[in-house]
Amino acid sequence: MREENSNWFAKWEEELPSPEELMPLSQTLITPDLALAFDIQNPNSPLPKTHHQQHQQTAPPLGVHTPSSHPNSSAEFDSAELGGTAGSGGVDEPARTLKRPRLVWTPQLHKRFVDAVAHLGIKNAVPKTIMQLMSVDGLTRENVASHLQKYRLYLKRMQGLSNGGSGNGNGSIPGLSGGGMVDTATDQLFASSAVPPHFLHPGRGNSDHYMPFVPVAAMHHHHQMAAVVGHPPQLQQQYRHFGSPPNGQFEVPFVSRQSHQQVQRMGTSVHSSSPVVPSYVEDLESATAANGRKVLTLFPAGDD
DNA sequence: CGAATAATAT
DNA sequence: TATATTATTC
Repeated sequence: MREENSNWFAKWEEELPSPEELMPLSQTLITPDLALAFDIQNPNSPLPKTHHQQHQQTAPPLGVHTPSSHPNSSAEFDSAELGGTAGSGGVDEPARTLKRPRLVWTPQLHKRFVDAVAHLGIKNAVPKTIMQLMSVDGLTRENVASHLQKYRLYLKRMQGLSNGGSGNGNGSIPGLSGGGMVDTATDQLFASSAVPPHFLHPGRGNSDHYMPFVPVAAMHHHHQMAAVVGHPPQLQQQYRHFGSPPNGQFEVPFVSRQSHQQVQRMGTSVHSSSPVVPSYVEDLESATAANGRKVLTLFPAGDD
């Protein structure tokens, strides 16, 4: 549970140093090359143009622990960079058998997700489209599909709750509740981002064309966000704050690479409303309903 | 694509 | 241990 408690968010916000508050979106990034490497079966040196990556040693077959979701610690630099020779013999095992680490859905990432869904509309909000719209590097359709499933469940629950309300909403969900969990655990992520009202009543005379998005194609700065993973086959960490390098050896795994995402045809002739947009601006970070304390910078007027 | 189930992380 | 979150499978 990366949710620790119900105050994870509060802590998170408090922990957020000044600089961090300004870059909520470009905080987690993964090396796309690696992601690509996973898919392709060429563990040798599939990286044609190796970026100045940090020390990336062969990833261990397993044993990858949690990334570093320590909302408490200020500087949690996982020094455990898995020693090259990890004490044991097996040093560099082929990239095969390696799996992508679990994706971490940060509030920002989720916000983007919600925005994308809202933008497309519930009807057209399918994993593929959402993924393409998000333009998040490293994000796969499966990732979105999985999250979408949970998100839909969340919406459904909310619907049922505000609806008749008689009885209970969790009791009808098998395998989900699993015990005592009403709204103080699973919905934390979802709670961080407001859900468009339209989502709750799809069977209404509402058109799905709500767009909180800001397709500023003219924007000169566009930060690309990448999916954050725990420990990639090679090496990757989620550095949240980088204020004081332990040894001046800190490297922000930023990936400003836009990647060449090609648009694929949708299997079904969906609609022709949104011709698709290449990328969007930073997500509009807003205050949290629970806290509602600070309205982060919507637009980094500054620039990159 | 969508839901169920498995695996995994905390 | 139980619970939560994500991945994988059907």
